[in-house]
Amino acid sequence: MLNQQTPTLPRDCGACPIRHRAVCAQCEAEELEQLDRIKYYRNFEAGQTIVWSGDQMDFVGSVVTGIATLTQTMEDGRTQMVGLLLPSDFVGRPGRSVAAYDVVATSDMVMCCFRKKPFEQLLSVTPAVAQRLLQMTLDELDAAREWMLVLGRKTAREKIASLLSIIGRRNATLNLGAPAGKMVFDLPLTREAMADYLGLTLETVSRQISALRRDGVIVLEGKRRVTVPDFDRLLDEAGDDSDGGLPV
Amino acid sequence: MLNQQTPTLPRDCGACPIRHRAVCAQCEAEELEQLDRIKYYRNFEAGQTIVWSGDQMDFVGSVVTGIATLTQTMEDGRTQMVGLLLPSDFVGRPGRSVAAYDVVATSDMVMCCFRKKPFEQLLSVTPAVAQRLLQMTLDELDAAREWMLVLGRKTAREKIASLLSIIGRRNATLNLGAPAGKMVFDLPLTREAMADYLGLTLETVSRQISALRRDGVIVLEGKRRVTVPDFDRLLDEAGDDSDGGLPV
DNA sequence: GCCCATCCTTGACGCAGATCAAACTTCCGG
DNA sequence: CCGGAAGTTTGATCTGCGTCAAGGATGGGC
Repeated sequence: MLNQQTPTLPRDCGACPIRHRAVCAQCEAEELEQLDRIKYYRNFEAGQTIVWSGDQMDFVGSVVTGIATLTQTMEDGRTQMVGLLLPSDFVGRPGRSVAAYDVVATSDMVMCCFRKKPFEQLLSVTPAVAQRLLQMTLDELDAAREWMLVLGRKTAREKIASLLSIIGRRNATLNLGAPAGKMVFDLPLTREAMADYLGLTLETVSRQISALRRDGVIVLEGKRRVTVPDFDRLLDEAGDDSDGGLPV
Repeated sequence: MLNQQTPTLPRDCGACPIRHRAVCAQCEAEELEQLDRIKYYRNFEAGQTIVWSGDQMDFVGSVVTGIATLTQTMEDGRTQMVGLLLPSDFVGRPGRSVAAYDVVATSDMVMCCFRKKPFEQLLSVTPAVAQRLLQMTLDELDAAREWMLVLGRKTAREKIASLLSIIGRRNATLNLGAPAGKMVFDLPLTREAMADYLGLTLETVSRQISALRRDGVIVLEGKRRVTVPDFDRLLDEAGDDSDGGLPV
């Protein structure tokens, strides 16, 4: 991950890669300016913990580039990932001063942070931001509920297939259009992180990935690069309706 | 469940039992009046399905009395409960016309419904409603994430203890003050519904409840009435921090 | 080049919880 | 009062995944 670039921060919202998907998506010029006034960028390195559960948290923000995870840990060390944060996803909760989860950077990251107090102030007077935040929160709630089905009722193989199809689908919508036919992407997570997401052990994750490879559902190139020859086949393995995902 | 009462509907918001906890909690008189104009009450019987996943849904609303469940079902019949709706909880999603989950009345229920279109209209011009809805959605998201830890990482015994402690805590905050010491409540769910919530089979639920009873963690009176002699002990069995729940 | 850390894979074995099966309790309708 | 349905309990057995253990790949630092 030796990244030479001194990340040139997009000081200008107009050029921001997440301008039209983040919490600021629906803002007009003047609202954007208000946000601009309370924003600042922060970089995080892969592996770095951004916030510890229980810590004071004086900012909220958006993932600009990179990937982070939201995890809960029990006293005896068992951990469960409860969210995967991708570019444009929102971090933190207005109205709460203490973090409820650990937030960890999985890759090098750039975050666009807002000081919490002014952001909350802005929320109460700027409907565009509040409405967008509501939309995004409802989407996250749907994702969490979809994940409850995965955790509660799916087999290990179905869990892996579900994770792959979610990552694949998101990649597809980001790059091209509809997910279909062949598809290639990189796994942004280690086997252990996948296990934490899926409520499995890393050994089981490894075994099931091997099994899916043996059965031709996926093709691996190294440990991380995945090719899905037939996306419908993968959805089938995930136990999902082949029409895929939630109705909108 | 032979309920004689013809439920006298609280036409008046001022006398509504959920006035200060539902989506209307932060409304002033005039906003309340706007809501009042688009609201209507509906009754449901225990066991009745309120909405089918995939159905058109032309209303949103609040649970006034009674209990409902939100469930997802896979093609082969495996089902997972993804939400438990108690009085004041919100049903439906603004901006979506098709239901994503089955909503089933677990007891006799009264719902305060709003026609969807006018409600969405109102959302965009009434910050008090939009803000309250955001708060409630964030709370639900936290609950869903707490439940992901339960589903993904807890043992059957811990799952049962977690469910009991959640129901107990909610009962306590509804009736008295802080949950502590002795506590009595009724289980609002069948063993099967508990199994669907916990990602278990109903046999395992039954066995673990018996085990908790044998070990003195709970006392049963009939199948449904539960006494918890020592709430901290129950929290301990649930694997939760004894200070209990999310920081606020 | 070699070493070491991190990540991953694979095997052997055991157990928590699923599955299959049967019987009990409660309660409502006739 | 009896019969049957719905819900619950308990037992016997099976199995998917966890646990423990060993070894293989990869890549960065020296």
